[in-house]
Amino acid sequence: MIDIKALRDDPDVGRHSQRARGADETLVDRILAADAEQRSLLTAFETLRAEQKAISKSVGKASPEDRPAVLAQAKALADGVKEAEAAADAARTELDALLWQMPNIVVDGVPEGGEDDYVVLRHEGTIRDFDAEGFAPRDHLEIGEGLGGIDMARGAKVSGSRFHYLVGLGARLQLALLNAAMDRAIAHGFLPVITPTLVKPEIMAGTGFLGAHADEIYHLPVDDLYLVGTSEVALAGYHSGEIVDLEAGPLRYAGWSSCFRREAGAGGKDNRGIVRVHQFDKIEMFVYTTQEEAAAEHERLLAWEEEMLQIAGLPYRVIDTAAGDLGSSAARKFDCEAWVPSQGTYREMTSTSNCTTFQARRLGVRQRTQDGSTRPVATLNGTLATTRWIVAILENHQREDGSVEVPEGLRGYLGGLAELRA
RNA sequence: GGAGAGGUGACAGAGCGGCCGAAUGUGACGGUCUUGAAAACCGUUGUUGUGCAAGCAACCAGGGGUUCGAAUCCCCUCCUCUCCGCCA
Repeated sequence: MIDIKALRDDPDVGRHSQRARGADETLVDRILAADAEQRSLLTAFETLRAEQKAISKSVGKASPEDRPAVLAQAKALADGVKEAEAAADAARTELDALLWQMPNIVVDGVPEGGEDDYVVLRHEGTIRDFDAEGFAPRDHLEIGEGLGGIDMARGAKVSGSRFHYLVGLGARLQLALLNAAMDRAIAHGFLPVITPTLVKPEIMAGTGFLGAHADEIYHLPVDDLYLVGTSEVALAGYHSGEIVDLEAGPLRYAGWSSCFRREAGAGGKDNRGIVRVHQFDKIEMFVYTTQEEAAAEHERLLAWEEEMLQIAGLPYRVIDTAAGDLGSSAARKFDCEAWVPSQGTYREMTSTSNCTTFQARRLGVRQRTQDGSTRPVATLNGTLATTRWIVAILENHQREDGSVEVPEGLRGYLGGLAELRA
């Protein structure tokens, strides 16, 4: 939810943001019109209501002979009050509907445009030259199957396409990766949390996932619950409706959960292997901080993501995502993309978003300020490790004979194992 | 799943259909006292919307209803606790 007061004061900021996203600019003006309508109807109702309350109060004090007259007067007002209230409620509902459609205001400096208009901030690490080494890199599935670590066929048999089993070394590699990520998070002051993976509609809506990409989300109609696509959802909901204390610094949580995505729009993309699956596991950083600190915290989250990529020994690049490719709740987003040799391209491994006050407004997360008043906090999230990393790790560290060298930073999490070999 | 009890402000805990946004206690904050602290005493202490402001309005789990008027009466839903059953 954007700040309606700020929009009233300076609608152009909203219009600019919409334009940068390639979204509908007229939404801003429709919101302002609905806002003006709502406030005028609310004032009308409140005035009538105050009058009614005054008269109602006098009923009890009226003398027996006056009472019938006062009662009649009060009765006459009741219908009008109800009508005015209904009108004000309807206007509020309409305004809310429009407000909930409005995505977050993008931060100044975010590149304009769509998916392909990202800006590459830098490259890190060295890409292996397989030609020079004298062999063609296998793709992650071939390596994984060779190790007995990934089983797509049985995943499909049991659950359908885009489901997989991680077995033996595959399972151990994922656990190693996630444990390493959690340990780093703890070292940086995050509180580890294992979250629910089913959440209520208002929580899912509050995080901004039920907008344009609602068809990505699994819904269980019998119980009206949603399967989370990331523990960000459960961690954003954790303090919903609360006034949190940020006096001692930001609240940093590291969530561990399975994540579920319908991949409805994926078409025939990434059909092979575990690059894009319906269910995977992830360690996610989630931070509640002040509006002033949000941008600096965003940089820190990015740095911690990069630390993990270095532990996994992956060459990667960092991109500043274009406005049109931001989720509805993000004001800015950095992705780290690791090199995937078999594809000859970079693929997203981490994504960190600064949601400013957008989610906090929707979920009612506020802080107490020095002067005793309250105001929305800022929320941020970022990936520390996911199942997909296995793709990059297997491919970048493969050897000609099909074995895989374990990056040094992960060996301790694999019982000291230096290589994966069938 | 069955039976019962209950959900009120940061917490504990009152609350006859109108004088209840809500007693009282604790906590927190400010002050008096004190060399300092404790104790004692005095005062302050919910959120939101709207309005230039005074103010007005809303909120007592959530949603409907009755009434001139609902924290208080009725209905539905959710959650918590106790007991029983069932199943990991």
